[in-house]
Amino acid sequence: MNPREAFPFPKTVTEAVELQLRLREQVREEPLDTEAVRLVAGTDVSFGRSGSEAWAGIVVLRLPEMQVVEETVVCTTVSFPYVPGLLSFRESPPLLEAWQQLNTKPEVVLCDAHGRAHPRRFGMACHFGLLVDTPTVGCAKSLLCGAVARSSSAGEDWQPIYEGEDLLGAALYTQPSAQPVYVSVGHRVDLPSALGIVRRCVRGHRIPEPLRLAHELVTRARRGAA
DNA sequence: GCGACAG
DNA sequence: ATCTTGTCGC
Repeated sequence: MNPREAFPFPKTVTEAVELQLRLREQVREEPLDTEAVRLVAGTDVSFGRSGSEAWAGIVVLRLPEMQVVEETVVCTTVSFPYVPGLLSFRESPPLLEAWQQLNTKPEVVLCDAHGRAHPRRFGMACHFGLLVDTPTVGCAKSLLCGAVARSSSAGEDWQPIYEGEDLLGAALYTQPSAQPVYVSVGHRVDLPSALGIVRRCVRGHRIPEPLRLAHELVTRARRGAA
C-alpha cells in the first residue's frame, strides 16, 4: 500500500470519518522485535491560546541508554478543530512537518494518543503510522472508549482494555499508586510488542521518556516563542 | 434524550 | 490542549 494514500486531509467531520473507515483497512498488525529496537521516538503537540498555532515536536532516543539522538520542533498553524475521535486531523499535519526535518528516522514511534483503542479502531497512532510508514504505538493518559477489565490472564503490570468483545489495548501500570497509561496498537506492531516497547521506555515516571521529552520540547518551544 | 469525549 | 497556587506524598 502506498503511504501517500493517507495524505489528503479532509476539511469536514463527515469526510474525516469516511477517510478513517477507509484507511483503517490498511493498518497492519504484526509482531516487532522490541529487544532489537535501537531508535525510538516520542511525539507531542502544544497549542497556543488561540488554538490555531501549534508547536509539534519529535524526540529520537537510542536504546537502551535512552540518550537523545535528535529532536525537531516546528511551529505552524492548524486548521482542523479538536473533535473527539478526529485528533489526527488536527495534530498529524504539524507532526509531519517535524518528521520531515528529522534526519534520523526511528524504528518505532510512541504517540501521545490512542491507536486501536478508538471508536472506529483508527486513532492517531494508526493514522500517523500509515502516514510515515513506520511502526507506531498509541500511549494515552486517559481512555477515549472501552474500559479496563479485570483479567487473570493478564500480566503483573497490565490489564486489558475491552469494548464489548473487542480487545482494544492495555492499561499499563508504569508506577506504583499512579494511574496507568493506555497502550494500543498503532501500525505495524501487535499488542505484546507495543507493551514491550513502552516498558523499555519507562524510567521512573508514569509517562515513558520519549513522550516526556517530546512534551518538554514543545512546551519549551512555546514558552520561548512568547 | 442525556452524558461522555485522546489532545 | 490551555487558563492557574498551593499543597500532599514518595
